[in-house]
Amino acid sequence: MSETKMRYSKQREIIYEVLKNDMSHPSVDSIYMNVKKIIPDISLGTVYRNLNLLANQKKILRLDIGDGVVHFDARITPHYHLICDECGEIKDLFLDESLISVFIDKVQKESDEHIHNIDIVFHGTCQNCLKKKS
Amino acid sequence: MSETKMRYSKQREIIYEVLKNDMSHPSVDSIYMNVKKIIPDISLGTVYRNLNLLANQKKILRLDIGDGVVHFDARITPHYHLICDECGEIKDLFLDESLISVFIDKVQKESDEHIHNIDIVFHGTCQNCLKKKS
DNA sequence: TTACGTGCAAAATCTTTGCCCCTGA
DNA sequence: TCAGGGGCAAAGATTTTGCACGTAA
Repeated sequence: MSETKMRYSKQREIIYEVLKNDMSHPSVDSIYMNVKKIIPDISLGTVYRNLNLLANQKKILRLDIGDGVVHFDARITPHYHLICDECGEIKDLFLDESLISVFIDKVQKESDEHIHNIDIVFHGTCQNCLKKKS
Repeated sequence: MSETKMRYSKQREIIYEVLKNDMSHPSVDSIYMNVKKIIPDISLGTVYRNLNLLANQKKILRLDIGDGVVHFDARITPHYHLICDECGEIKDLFLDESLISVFIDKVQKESDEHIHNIDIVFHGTCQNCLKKKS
């Protein structure tokens, strides 16, 4: 994680652009396949390297939803995620931040540890799947 | 995940016992090493198979804290986890369930999806590390 | 007896990395 | 020029699985 100066690279730019235009919280492999459409001979290692780089710079988010694969998200404004247990999609949940901070404060009162941060993954049924069922 | 009848096995019993006596939310490898002290020739595959079996039966919990390794927990009463960012330990957080359900209800009101469940991982500093710092 | 369980090792995934060539500044 | 970046493939790390043998019921 040393602070080396970063130079421009076409690959990194395209990877970032592809991710910004992808609302599906894609896995590395999915990003790789989409970038390949633009730079056919890009390598998977380059995709991993740049995604990790961008994530370490906080330009993108690394998501761990517990499916054994890392997902990435170019939206860095505070938000949360809901996994639809029917279709598997990852939906964004933009919650009022006060809702979260009030919750953390309450938890803090019940805990001897010092809470800095919280990772939340909601599970449920998305709108689409709710419609299908009715 | 077919419903086959499960027969007794010494290995499964020991694995479960070892996990019940381990409060550290161990990884599979750590469980494997501890079980090996009792059954020296047990195989890693057997440990994986039985932990997955027990988790599917809800006798133990599978924890995904985002470190690339699965952890297991034999405590199945509702509780949450805090990762100490200083020492890396996983601490239990026994929270009043109403605290959680009130939070989920509030989130539900802001969401179009139907929320069934919530996975929370808190990050912070544990008591031990707080003491060391002061 | 007869499925289920195990040990072993190979395979399957997913991710990182070394090396040598390429390229931005 | 020259250090960072990329392609390629090998290596790592973690988890699953096929198979032949062992064992509970």
